[in-house]
Amino acid sequence: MSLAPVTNYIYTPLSQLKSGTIVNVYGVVKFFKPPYLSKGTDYCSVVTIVDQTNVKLTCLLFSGNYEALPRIYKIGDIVRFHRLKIQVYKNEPQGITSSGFASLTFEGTLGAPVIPRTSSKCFHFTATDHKMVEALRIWASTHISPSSTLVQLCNVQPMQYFDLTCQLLGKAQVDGASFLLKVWDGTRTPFPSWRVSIEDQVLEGDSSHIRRLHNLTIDILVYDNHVQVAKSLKIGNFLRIYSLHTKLQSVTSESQTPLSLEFHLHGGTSYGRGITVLPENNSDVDQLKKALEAADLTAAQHSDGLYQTDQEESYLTLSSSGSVSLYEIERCQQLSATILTDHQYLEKTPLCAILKQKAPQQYRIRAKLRSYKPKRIFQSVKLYCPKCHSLQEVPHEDNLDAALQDGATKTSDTKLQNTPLYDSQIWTTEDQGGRKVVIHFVKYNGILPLSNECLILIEGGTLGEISKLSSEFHSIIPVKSGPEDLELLDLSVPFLIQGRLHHYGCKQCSSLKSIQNLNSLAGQTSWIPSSVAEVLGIVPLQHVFVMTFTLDDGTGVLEAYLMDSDKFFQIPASEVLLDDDLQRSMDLIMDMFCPPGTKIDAYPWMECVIKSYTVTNGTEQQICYQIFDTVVADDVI
DNA sequence: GTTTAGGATTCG
Repeated sequence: MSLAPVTNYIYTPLSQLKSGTIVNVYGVVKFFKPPYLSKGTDYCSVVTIVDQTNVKLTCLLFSGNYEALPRIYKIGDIVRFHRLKIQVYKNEPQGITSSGFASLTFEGTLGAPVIPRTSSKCFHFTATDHKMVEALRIWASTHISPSSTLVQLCNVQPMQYFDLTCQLLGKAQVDGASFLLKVWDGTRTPFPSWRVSIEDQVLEGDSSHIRRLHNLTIDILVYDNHVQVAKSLKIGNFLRIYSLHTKLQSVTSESQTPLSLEFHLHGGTSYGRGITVLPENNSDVDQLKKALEAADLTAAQHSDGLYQTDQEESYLTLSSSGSVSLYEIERCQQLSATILTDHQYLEKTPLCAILKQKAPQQYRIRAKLRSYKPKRIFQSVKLYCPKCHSLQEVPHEDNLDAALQDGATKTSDTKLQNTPLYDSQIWTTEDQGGRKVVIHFVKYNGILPLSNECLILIEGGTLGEISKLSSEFHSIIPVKSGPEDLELLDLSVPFLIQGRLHHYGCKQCSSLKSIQNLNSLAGQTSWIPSSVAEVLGIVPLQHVFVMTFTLDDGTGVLEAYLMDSDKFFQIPASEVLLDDDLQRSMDLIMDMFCPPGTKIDAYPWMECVIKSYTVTNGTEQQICYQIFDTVVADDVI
């Protein structure tokens, strides 16, 4: 440091970069590819940084010297780049190494010591730099979400990409395009690792140690460009493997076959895929070493015969009945995008086991939503009769208007007007051939209530007129004059309108009673749809979402249907068609389950309770599944 | 003094 020239370095905020300039910048690492050998002559590392201006900059860093590239180990690390050239790519500023490029890297954790990682023999570092790092740490703590991809082996799930911090125990050439790494992190996977078959002689490493650690080790196959890196690794190295992919090994349907987990480091550098050796003084390595020591001790006890062996290990195995013990997964539970409102006592069952069983049964499952139908929310809203279980479409506005017009052709009977129950008023339209609309205002104890508490019965109104009135009056019931009394219209129109809500009744299950029965409710403070329905002999229909979910947990795929009025999405099906905001919320929830433009591995898990039942279709019997007692978790809405 | 790559998962 003594040789450093007394220069005052200026750091340019990322929002003020100009093309063609060479600048010094500070930033928090938002994305990075660990250095890898490019197709040219240099090593390459792609790093995206962000600073307090909330502007991102993607930098292409090249160097013939691996060590000269920044030593970034995880998202959230803080970097300082000197002599970064700014150019424009795809209309966006882009950083690229220029002559004399140099970097420092710091841990991003608040409170961690501010120690620069660098290969530079001599660098300028002052109290101002110290403050820059601390300010970025504070800013990042509230603006950058901590890396969620660092996962311990006990927490891995099938179909996942994650970053693993581990120690190398063994390595072996498999073939030209793939290479085997045997690693451990001191914790045990919920499913046993697959075992890649190799010739004994080609394994480099302490095979007796590996044998003793047994199911604490996993087999990783690395491919293509990663093979060269893997070959160069030393046994005992502490590694971080980025974007490691898990896959559940295909089940051969044989009972007692343990489901095992495959680990692949696919070829390429997408998403920062790669391997780096972590230095011994890395804080994550400290933690790892402690976990390894503790686990090594326990493993030694196992090998003494104090504990025994494969059969007693609590891995997921399919028993002869097809049911499954999953408490290891339970223990390693990750957060789910849905939660159960009941049945938490149920053990989880993999879909492959459910698909082999008879109905009816109930299961707790954990799966991802591969796809769903219908795609448009409005297509999923139906009317459901809880009594006869029939489903019907929600009448379209045009049909509704026509049905109301039909009801309006009868002339109002004057002797049914102005009764003890209601006061009546006749409106005559001027420009529609003297069409008459009669409104009956229902009284309370002989007195007319305020309009916003008032129920009106309407004869001969159009949908437009009713909609207007519904914003003024508490409730509206469309009626017609009958031989002795006012009567409800046909149940193809709503029996009650409150604001924008239309309440329908079941044609099959209702047996209409006299309008006069409203008298028994006239003392109540408000007109409750279920009470109105009851006194009028109507079985009310529920607005429900009806959807088919294709669920996938990596062991199997199952179609389950969801019928829900307002619990699952916590959005009322009766209002969603009337409210753009609610429709947007629905779309957001579905996009959360199935994020557009991503693959199923990135989808969130859902925990659900489903029941199976048998449907007979002619001579065919089919088992169907329905989701129940499950809701979208509050924190994801 | 040029090129590399230019974030955006999978053959295995």
